[in-house]
Amino acid sequence: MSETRGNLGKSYDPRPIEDKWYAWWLERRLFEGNPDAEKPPFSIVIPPPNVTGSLHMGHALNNTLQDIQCRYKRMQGYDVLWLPGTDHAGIATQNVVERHLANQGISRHDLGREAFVDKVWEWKEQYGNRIVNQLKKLGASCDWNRERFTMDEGLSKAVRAVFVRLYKEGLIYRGKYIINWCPRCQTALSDLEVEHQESSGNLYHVLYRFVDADGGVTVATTRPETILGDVAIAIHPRDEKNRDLVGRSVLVPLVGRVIPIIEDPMVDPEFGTGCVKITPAHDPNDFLVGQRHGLESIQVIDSEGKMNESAGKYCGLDRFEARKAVLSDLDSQGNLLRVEEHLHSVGQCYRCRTVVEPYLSEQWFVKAKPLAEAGVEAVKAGRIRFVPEQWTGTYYQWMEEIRDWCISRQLWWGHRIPAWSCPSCGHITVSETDPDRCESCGCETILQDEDVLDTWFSSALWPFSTLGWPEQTPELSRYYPTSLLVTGFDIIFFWVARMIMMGLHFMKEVPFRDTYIHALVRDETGQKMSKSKGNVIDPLDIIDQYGADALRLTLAALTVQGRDILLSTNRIETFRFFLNKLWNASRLALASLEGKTRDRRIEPLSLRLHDRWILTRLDEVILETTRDLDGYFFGEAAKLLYDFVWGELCDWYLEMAKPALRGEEGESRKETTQGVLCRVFESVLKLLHPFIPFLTEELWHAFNFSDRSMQEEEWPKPDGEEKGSPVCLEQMAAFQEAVRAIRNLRAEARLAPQKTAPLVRADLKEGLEPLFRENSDLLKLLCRIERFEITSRNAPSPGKSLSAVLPQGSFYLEVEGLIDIDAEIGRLKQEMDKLAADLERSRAKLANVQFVTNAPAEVVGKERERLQEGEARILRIKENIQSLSVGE
RNA sequence: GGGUGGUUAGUUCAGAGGAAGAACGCUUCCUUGACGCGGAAGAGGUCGCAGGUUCGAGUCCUGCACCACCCACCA
Repeated sequence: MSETRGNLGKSYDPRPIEDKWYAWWLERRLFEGNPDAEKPPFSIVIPPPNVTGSLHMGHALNNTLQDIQCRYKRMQGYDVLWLPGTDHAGIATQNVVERHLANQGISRHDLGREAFVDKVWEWKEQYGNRIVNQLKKLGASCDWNRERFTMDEGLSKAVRAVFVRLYKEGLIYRGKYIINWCPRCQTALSDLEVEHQESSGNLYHVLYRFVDADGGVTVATTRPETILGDVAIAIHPRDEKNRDLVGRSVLVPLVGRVIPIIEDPMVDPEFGTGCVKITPAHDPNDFLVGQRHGLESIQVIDSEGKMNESAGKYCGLDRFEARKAVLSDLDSQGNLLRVEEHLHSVGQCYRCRTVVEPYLSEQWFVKAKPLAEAGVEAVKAGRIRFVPEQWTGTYYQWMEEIRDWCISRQLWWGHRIPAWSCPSCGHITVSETDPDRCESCGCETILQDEDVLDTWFSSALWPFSTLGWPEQTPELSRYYPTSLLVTGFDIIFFWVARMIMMGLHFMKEVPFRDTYIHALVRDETGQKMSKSKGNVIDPLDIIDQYGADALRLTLAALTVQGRDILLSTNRIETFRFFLNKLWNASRLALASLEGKTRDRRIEPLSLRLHDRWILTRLDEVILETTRDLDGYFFGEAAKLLYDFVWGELCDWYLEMAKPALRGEEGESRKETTQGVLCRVFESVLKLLHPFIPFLTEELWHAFNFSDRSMQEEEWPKPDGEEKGSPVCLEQMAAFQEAVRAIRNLRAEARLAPQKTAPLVRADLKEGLEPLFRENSDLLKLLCRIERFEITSRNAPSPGKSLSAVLPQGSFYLEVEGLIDIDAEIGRLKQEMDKLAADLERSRAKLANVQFVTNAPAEVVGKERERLQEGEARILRIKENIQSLSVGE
């Protein structure tokens, strides 16, 4: 891998290097967990992407953050296992394959169950690896040898074991209830899989005539087609105005069925007319009312969303067609009294957006309450921590109001429910292995339940099923509980909460310690990215165009806890430019190191201010980056490194080191500077490696710091040497301020940047002389001036110099030719006025007894110093103005 | 109805008790031998509104407004 050594192109091009290094990392088996290692374990299970999936920005962010943590921990000496895999994604995958087949004019029913499932497997073998390869492009350091799939043999065994145990414990049951039904997908959905959307509809006021008298009651409904299934009218027990209706009977319009008027507390007497029609078969509330009152359930809509035989003349009509027909019939019979506009939320299938139908059917459920209680306990006890913390509340809220989880799906693709019913005695046999007879009566013609389990059922077991459970494997005991889960807030309920419940129940231990909930990636205007809006930024396009590192660094840098990410190519470019900056800084360093990059010694005696400064800053940056990564402050860490490299290392240190590196300061200075350069670059590359692994690895080998991968290197530590900090930080700041002020004067004098100014004289504050004397060569270099003189009480030469009055002293820039004295006086006066205003505030503050007595001595002292310094500065500016005026 | 987050420079966002910061954009200047994917210097903000706590408030407290999002069996 030495062919790149010392031979870097003029600008950074990610294309030739990324695949090369990824292959090398795999070859060196750097991503493999080792249960036998002496090192402490660190483990993450990947949120398994759907096999149908293609890498989108959410994945890119999610996996970048996981990869950063994994790479960081590896360098810190952990045995890291990042376990990858994919999810079979029941509905999604079945839909995709069905569409695939539909293009060839085949339906799944043409094929039959077995053949169809075979087709899905075929499809999975062919396309299911796409997202895995895309993760590799991103640089994900997963242990690919341990890749799992939710329908693997092992995981299927785990699913069965869990199902059977929960059934035996009474935590899984079967029953006929109203569930959410998608008429297009032809399956039940859990409550979570229904997305509610506000939409404007109508509230229809319909008259139900009394059986025995004129008149009737008016009922408001949004779904007139369900009138056909009405079995009662209900009012609230304490509804005085409708009180006397109770016990009377009315006729259901259009069908003429006689139904009673009953009382039930579910009715809100304030809403509509206070009278509610009860349709137990088509409304979850009405279903409960029906149960309480022993009412019949009349189903009028079938599984495809069409009206059935019970709907009489409307039979065969689609539910929305039927609504129109019913309305027009009601209207012509004089039963439609009023139509009101009404805003309400309509449930849609999260996969296909079809309006969900409340549907009465036999399904399997998990009794959630007892599991949820343990889940709440674990978080309250601090055994699991949400980061950012705010999500804890969201989690509690849902867990405390949790309802039973409908886990059966009328699909073919998924884990088939391990329950067999007996046609002779009706008993249900639930078993981990396929039984050959009814466990109750011994009948041998038992039939397996047709349904499969909700995809999320197997995902809920992911942290332990992937590690080998129910077998007691070394992996399971070493890596469970996992260290960290990184995921999006949108699946806290779907996945995180359920993993916690299942983990606690089956492992008696939480599935992970820290749960980092990351942001949603939106477009630059804050819109959610979606194909239909056409605002999607495809991570693969970005990787092609800018490289994986640029994408990773951008996502990490924009990751601030508690806020969404607004992504644009513009932002990616910014970070891409940074990579180029790092690349070029490395080229400079490399050219200056003369190939000697290992075992560099730094001679403390020949360190200059800027050397001590950059080494001190480096130590600070090392500590802060470590702290940030430990606390999952990705954005802070990335920005810190960005600023350090660009704003301190490149803009100041490298410029100041150039003369020494060229040998202009003698041999020992050259060697020492080279040593400093090595230390700084070595550390910076390490600190950046988790964020931008490809580029740093390339540079690492170009520098020839070692033959190993950066993943095998140690995370940097402060070197602990006394470098004169924090004095050197203060001195450097004073020096930088002077340089900026002089450069500012140059700009003021309209001196072209490349032009050398003849002379700067400085009248320095006491004690600062040595600093400026020792660094005058660098000051001259950075300010492009010919001579730098330190003199005392040095008034400006009238008409020939511009002055900058700083706390550390006055600096006079002499210019060729005369300056515009009026303009210069004006500028100085303006500066003085601003200073005077500030001083006024300081004086007022210090005159305030409350402030002086109550504020910490340190703050008061600082204020006094500020005032003193300011007063001195004003005096000097005044002198300058005066001498300019005299000269006039 | 319940809950969460946000409101700081033109834009996107940091900052969480001691004199307002960054990036992008904007203005002026510069092909200096790492980098024009660069360098230097600038302009730009009563930190959503109203109260309060404090010697001192983007920063803490209480209201309010507006913008997002989540949850809920809103006929």
